Amino acid sequence: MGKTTPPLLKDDVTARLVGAFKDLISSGGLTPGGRLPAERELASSFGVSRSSLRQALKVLEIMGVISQRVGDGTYLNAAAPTILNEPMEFLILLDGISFHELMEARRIVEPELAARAAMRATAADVAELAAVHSRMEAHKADSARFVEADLRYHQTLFRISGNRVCSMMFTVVHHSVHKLMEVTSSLVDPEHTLTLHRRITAAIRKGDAAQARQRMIEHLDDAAGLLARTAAKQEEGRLLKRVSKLRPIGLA
Amino acid sequence: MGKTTPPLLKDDVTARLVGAFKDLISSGGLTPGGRLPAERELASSFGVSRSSLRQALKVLEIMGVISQRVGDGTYLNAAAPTILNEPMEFLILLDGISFHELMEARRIVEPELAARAAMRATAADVAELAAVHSRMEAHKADSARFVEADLRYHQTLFRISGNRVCSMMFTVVHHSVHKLMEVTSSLVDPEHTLTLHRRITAAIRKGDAAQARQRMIEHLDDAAGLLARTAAKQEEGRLLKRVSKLRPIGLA
DNA sequence: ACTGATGGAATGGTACTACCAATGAAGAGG
DNA sequence: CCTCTTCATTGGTAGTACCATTCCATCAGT
Repeated sequence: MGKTTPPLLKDDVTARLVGAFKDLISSGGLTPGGRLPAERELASSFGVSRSSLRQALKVLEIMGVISQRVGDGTYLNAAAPTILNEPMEFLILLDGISFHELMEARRIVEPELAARAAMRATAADVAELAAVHSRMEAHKADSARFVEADLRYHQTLFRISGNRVCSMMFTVVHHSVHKLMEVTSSLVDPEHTLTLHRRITAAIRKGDAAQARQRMIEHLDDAAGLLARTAAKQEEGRLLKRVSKLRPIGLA
Repeated sequence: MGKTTPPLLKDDVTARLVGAFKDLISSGGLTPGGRLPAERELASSFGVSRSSLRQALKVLEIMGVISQRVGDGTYLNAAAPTILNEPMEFLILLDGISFHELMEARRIVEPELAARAAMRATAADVAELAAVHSRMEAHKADSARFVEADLRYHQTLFRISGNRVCSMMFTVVHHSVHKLMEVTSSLVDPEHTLTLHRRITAAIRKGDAAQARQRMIEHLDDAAGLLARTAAKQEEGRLLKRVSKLRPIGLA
């Protein structure tokens, strides 16, 4: 049928409130870091109940747009590097995204980002990458800290590449990858990883985009291969395992 | 100070509930398309008030994870292609992402996706791309429908590329780009756009990855150039303008 | 036996109230 | 000037009430 759902004006109050906040941010009525009026006051300003307003605020808080502190107030966050984390986790769950597919996405994008980084990197940028190398070197024995430093290396490279959209998107991918890795993280070879990173950094220092791209490909293929081998023996099924602190329920 | 915020176990009830639903989906307790218990029932199962539960459900609903219908019930969505839309809009607003930066991200990733599509495309895939060409051809005069068909072309290409992570991420980028474009969309040359699309499709049909990559680059550079020229005369400032249906407020 | 109307039960949507715990700022005391 | 106390403010949670919508079983009419 030609049932082209109308402009869909029938959003509930919560959805309209979220849109209203979007407008306020867009128009400059709300400045990052700025403080929002109290909930009771906001509710009456919007002409809605505090219940409805709180639903909207909760959405924004969990997304990472705002921060609420009891006894203090509600503040608009400056930047929101974690804003895509929660949605990404649900995306992975609902669409059954596999570890392999996440690594494949990295394989598609990160080589190009490495190439761009090679073209744009300043001396200070290279120094920053070297500093991360040192940190990885220092935490070679501590698996958790090493993985954290590894993540930092890629994030730094993202920043140098100059595109915040790709940077943030793939920071989220890394975040998800590492959540899935938790178990297997102890199996990576720090020395080997560090060597590959240093090769990438060397290419960037030289400003050799093609070489940086190629070496990133090698690094990712290497990492994907290792993780695939170790993960193969574990069931591929349930991802993002978590422990709930709430009373478990059955859901008849 | 060494004030390394503890594991941060102090999530409020809403955040824990969101996590609990994540667990339920992860463990298979909730199946996509499945129906959730009534709010009043769920609240008592979790041992929380309906107010708190509703906050969590609203978060999931606005993210696109679930759908709530009055008089009916709450259902878990099968896939969530729009799950990243809202967060992305806030990301653009809070970090001041420019139109240029969004197009640059496309320029980084889409050529590689086109190359992958060329390597993987089946006869049916090519036929689907051709069908989109026809639709674009048919709506050459209708700017809105043409842009919609254009979006469909790229989405189809994403699907063919075989990586859902990149596919969904850049579907969101397209979504944001088109929201910012609304004004300038009437300035694109349908005939020219169609020609460039056909060139890409031809390369994919031949299975020539390098050529597909190159022609996507040409297409995006062309589009970015056009849009940059037309957008230059408009102020770069306020993005994602919207009209609120709520009583406007001032925020002292 | 089939169809259509109707009424009730269940469900999500909104509003309102009450109370708690945490916070921060103003004031009292040293 | 510093420290402790006090208290108003703020977000967090619970609970209740009522509404509009939807679904479904029942019933009447054909």
